[in-house]
Amino acid sequence: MTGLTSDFLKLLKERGYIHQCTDIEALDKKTSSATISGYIGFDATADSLHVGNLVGIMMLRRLQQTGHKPIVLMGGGTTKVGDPSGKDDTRQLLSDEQIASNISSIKTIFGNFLTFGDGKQDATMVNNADWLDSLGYIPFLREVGRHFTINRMLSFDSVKLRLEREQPLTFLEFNYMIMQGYDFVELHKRFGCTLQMGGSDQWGNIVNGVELGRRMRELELFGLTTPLITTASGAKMGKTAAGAVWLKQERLKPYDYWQFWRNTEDADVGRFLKLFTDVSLDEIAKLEKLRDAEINEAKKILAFEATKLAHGEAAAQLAADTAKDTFEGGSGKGANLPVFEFSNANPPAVIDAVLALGFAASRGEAKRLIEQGGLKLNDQLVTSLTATITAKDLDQDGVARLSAGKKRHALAKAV
RNA sequence: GGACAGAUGGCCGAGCGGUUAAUGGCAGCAGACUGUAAAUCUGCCCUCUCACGAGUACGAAGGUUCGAAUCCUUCUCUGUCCA
Repeated sequence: MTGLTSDFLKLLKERGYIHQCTDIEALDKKTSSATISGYIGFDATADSLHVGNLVGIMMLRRLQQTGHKPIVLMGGGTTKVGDPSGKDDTRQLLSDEQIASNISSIKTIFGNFLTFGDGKQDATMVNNADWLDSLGYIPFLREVGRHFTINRMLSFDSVKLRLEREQPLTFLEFNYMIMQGYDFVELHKRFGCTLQMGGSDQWGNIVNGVELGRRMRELELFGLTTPLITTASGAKMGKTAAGAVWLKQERLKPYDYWQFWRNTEDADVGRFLKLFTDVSLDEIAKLEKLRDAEINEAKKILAFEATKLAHGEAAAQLAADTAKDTFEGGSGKGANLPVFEFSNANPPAVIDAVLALGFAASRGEAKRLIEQGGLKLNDQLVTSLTATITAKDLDQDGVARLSAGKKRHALAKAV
């Protein structure tokens, strides 16, 4: 794997994106001499993508940065089938309307990461429902199905795991890998696309597409996967207090997104800066060297740059300002914090505010929070379960600060 | 169509007539320690109640019993094997 010459692969290698490649020398040669187009497929199972998809999005960005054409493939068709990779259970099937609305919602995410247009290196977005929906079963079986042997399909991890664990694998899902393989051939036909990228769990599916291209049309296609990104302590990346780390602000506010990155483990800072920001490698090398409390500065840069990519610079700045205000001595009442509004006429119980803000899921939980000394009103420990927010808790703007634990803060505002 | 096995709280997984709101692990929350990190330690972790207590809950519906997640019947779903 040494001696890469293409800008694209050199960049990927330096920044830690490469896990496996079907033929890296040949791909290197190709990407050094010509402009290629490469794609990644995205499921439409939710109305937003999350941090787990971010490596893929960034790879497309890198592709474009080094002069090639990225294609975003929305899995409108394949989502109807359901990818069995890495799952124990059959996914619940989504309705067509649901899928369509998910896709239109997901689309907006990419605008921040890629430049779309009609130019040679502009990004394109396509939906595989465009060709999968209208496939004829028999012709498809004859043209595509003949190139897959059951023997080989059974050997793929996604299938093997299910069988070994004695979990059901439906015929529908079994077809997923064929669909995905076919996507690659179709994208080659439409756009001359020669590269499919994805997470390491997609290796089997990707190889299938490469093979299918060779068998059907004698195409030279390439597959490239990224390693599964985990935190230094081994956990899967992308879980936070509130659940998955979504890329759409309707699902996760920019401030919380910023916080997610701010709370990165020390040992991950350098790796994440390389993967998820455009900060130069020289700069990253310096930041990585910081130790103890100083590495917090590197985390702030990571948080800012990552948030800037997902939500824009203004939102990133606002998040950074709010964090500074909240954690580094300031009014503690940054504009980006969640707000609980109440009428001045009847002061609310603190517990109700806690519930409304989502700091606790039930009254019992809210009480436990108080009992365990985890709730503060204007930095004063709340000791009574029946405490209310009164006029004297409010500042001149009619605002009080409510904190659950050390990290979750919100404002209560009289209106 | 037949035989067998299984379905338990967010997940994994014990329990197999009362002492079971249900051992344990993971995840989560809070506290301590810190640097808004990791690791570690402590507490919490179905809902309502200040509390006593009450209400739900062990795939679904019935039944046996003073009493069932635990026994019986039917059904649903899943797996394995046989046709």
